[in-house]
Amino acid sequence: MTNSTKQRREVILTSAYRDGFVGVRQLADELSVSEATVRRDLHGLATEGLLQLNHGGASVIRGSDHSFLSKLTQNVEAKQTIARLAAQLVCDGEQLFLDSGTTCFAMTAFLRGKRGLSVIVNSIRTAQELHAPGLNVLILGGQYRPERMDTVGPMAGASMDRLRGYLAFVGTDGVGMDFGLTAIDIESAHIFGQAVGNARQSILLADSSKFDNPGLYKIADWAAISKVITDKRPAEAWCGFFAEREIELIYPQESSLPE
Amino acid sequence: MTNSTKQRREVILTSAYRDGFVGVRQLADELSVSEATVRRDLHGLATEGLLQLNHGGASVIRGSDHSFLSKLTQNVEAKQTIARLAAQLVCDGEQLFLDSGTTCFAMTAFLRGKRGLSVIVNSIRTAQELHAPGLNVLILGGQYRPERMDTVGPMAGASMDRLRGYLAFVGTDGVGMDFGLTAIDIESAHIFGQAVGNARQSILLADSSKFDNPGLYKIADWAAISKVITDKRPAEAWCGFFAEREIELIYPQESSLPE
DNA sequence: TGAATTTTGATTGAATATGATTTATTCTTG
DNA sequence: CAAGAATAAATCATATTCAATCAAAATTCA
Repeated sequence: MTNSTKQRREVILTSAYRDGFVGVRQLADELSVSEATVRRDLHGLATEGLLQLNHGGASVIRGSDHSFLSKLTQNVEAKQTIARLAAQLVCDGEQLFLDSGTTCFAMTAFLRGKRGLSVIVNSIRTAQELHAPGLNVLILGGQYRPERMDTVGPMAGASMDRLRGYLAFVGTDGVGMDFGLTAIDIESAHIFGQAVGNARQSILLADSSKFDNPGLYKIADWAAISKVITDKRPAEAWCGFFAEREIELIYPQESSLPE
Repeated sequence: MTNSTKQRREVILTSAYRDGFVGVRQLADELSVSEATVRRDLHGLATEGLLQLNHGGASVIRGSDHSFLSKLTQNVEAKQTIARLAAQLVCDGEQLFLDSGTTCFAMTAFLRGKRGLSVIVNSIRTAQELHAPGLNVLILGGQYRPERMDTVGPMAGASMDRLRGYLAFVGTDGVGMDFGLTAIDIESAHIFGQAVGNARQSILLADSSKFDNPGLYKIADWAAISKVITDKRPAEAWCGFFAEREIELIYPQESSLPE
């Protein structure tokens, strides 16, 4: 009946999305294959990000996304440091844009205390985290990407185009002196580029590992950036580069104690 | 039946959100596992921040998105019935709009199996639940309302105005013969009214308790509605009313066995 | 056809989940 | 407040489930 791997996995996915959960035992029975094979299938589907493995089977990925949470725990200190510095630039009553990356996500904790903010986001996660009294959250519409919990595409772009005069905070997957700031996926690059283009002022958040490691897709040119926040003083070449372009470079003072 | 940890915990969460509190003894009994296992489950859910432990059981955490979840467990059977009938009207490859109510939310389970759907939503919850292969979800941007987990306002309206030719499914807080369909809050009424106005065809989902109990804000006139789905045959007056207006009335056949 | 590659199923030791038992804690009631 | 009851945590033995390995079977490709 279902003799090829592909067909079998198709059946598994269908079951999984219908019921929310599939068991190894039942699948092995239904498909007339060994449990070992089912496990291999589930493992394969899990590494493709289509299912989440559990004891006894696998389930569809819902809300609390694991890839996001795992990224969230990389470079935690650097992100926290940057996020705190970034939040200090925000006054009460301001309008902001936050991108869907984890560095901007880290800012949410520091922003909840502010008054009368309007925050534009394309990340569902960030939106939910920003829930606080006196805080107005605007989600950009568009194509929903469950694995990233954000919205992208032309509809997001059209929404973005109706907004101006905000302060944009964008992270990046890497920056190069010649190529500007970049992202790994083209959808994000496009929407963030637009966000930067329409902003009153754009601030780049980049931890030290991002320098000289450009990604594939360009977000924006350096000309669009007015400030860069990072976790420690970058190499001299970069300091000079920023000075030349009158980009303000912000990093923690040596004297400030790590809390 | 529920043999895996994951499934069991899901059942526990559902119970918890329905009743506000779950007891160790009852759960052990219902799930046919030892109390030790139930305790481990509750402990696990508590460390994930999903429940709060008490003596004798656990309760839902205060201040979470409780309003949505508690509504979700009202009239469950009626909603399931309606949702199933509604999903049967949807063919593969169709474009839909689903409102942010719980009845439309109930449709998600029946829609995940379909192929090539594009679904427009203004509910984050519904969007997340619609995650399935070959399913394209479009979120309307706009003001984010954390307690309802949806987006409303002019930006949502503007996004809505760029979309046509879809099949709209809308719930309601109540309907009256003279006043049409209504909602309790004005924001929802506005966006759903727009959704109905731009739709190729609009289908009203209303359980029997909604008839003759209009809310404050009008969503749309009866003229905009082409089908009404409910859980049982309404009063004769309503049947006549719909017949007169050539609105197709759909409810479960008496002969169909409850599964 | 025959060799190379992939897929599968069985086996094994390791990891995890479960239930019974015991010990500690918290709640109730007088 | 103290005694008793009820509930929770800790411990351990048992049962499942998992990942790794390897040989057999199926598939592919020349």
